Amino acid sequence: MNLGRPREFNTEQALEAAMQQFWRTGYEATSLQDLLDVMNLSKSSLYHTYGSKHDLFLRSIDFYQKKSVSELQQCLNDSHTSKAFMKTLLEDVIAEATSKKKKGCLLVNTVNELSHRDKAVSKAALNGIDNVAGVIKQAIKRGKKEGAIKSTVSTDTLVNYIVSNVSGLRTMVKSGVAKADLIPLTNMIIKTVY
Amino acid sequence: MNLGRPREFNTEQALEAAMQQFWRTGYEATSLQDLLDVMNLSKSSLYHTYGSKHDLFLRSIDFYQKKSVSELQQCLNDSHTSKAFMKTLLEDVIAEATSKKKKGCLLVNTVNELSHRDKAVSKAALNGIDNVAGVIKQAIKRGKKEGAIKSTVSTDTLVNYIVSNVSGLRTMVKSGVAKADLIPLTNMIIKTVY
DNA sequence: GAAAATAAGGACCGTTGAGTCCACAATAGT
DNA sequence: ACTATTGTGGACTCAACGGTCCTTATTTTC
Repeated sequence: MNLGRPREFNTEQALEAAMQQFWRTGYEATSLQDLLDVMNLSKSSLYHTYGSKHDLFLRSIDFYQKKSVSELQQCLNDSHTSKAFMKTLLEDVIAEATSKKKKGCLLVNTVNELSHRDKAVSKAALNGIDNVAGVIKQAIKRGKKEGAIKSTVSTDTLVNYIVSNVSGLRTMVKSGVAKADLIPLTNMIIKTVY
Repeated sequence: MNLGRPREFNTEQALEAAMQQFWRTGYEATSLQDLLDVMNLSKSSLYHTYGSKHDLFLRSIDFYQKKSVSELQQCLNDSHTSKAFMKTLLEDVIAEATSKKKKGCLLVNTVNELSHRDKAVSKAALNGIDNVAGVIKQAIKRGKKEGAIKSTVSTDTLVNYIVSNVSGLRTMVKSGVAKADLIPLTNMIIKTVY
């Protein structure tokens, strides 16, 4: 096998670069030229390898989702307690406040930009959010098992509470709220669950 | 004064129509043609009256902001207690879950779409969010005065908590989470403050 | 080394975007 | 009635967009 001229680029690497660009500037605002620049390949190679801008976006979402879920799962596995994991999670979210580029979460950004008019894309993003929520659910369950969560609120509601608050925090960060103002907020969120 | 040919349209009415369109489909995804259709005027009239698409967007944000703040203020004034106001606020947010068009909040949408590359726009949106937060702050202060808020958390943090949760809820709604799943969430949020 | 197969470069295409401009229409003041 | 002033309609411009396609380059198989 492996006939013909070999590729001059790494497909995974180029996909990651595309994902980063979409993450930074969204779908519509990212031009094909932007993608070619960061991926470092020619138009024909892009179309030959990935099909279209739309297809490439779908693959970028999947790439991001897989990476996020696996990192989150790793973090949960490495955490000594459910509470410690949740603290890390929230801290990571607001850490972005001090960075110059506030990209937020690609999945949430995508829902916000395209949910109303692109079914395939929103399905992919929603699927990603579900997978992320799956890890949060594990963390909540573990917290209940550890006896750290005294709240009588159902696991699913607590999961929604965390997901909602993470989204909210991300928006606050994007709005430019200072990290110093967000820290008491994360403390409060933790306290309402644990 | 009032020389020359009179306008054939109402500037406020047309502005509101433009705002509704931007609210529905965002800035980039709204074409000039879309605007002309809903505003019911010709291209030259639009440019003559409002300057450009960008200017029109800025004015739409301001229109939305003023309207939202005044409605919210009215709602607070009409509420018997701080808690009742907050309940209404959260209920209104998740009411959208049953509607077909999930528009979210124009200010939050705008921050998400353009904060990274349009300073004038993001400044206008941020200003609007600040004004909304101002009403929330009144409500929190009133809650403390009424003795309804036992939490020792600072007023500003509580305001951020509400703003963050409203943003988060809006994202959940846009993601398609069912209203039935959001109701226990709003109950929990209320309980953590009052 | 010829043929088959695949990759890359870049000219090209049709569409659509925002924005301009000019001719014409309708009003107010004199 | 005439003129100055403002509004409107629509043809037009120009740039950018995503996407196609043809030529050329590079590899493997036989």
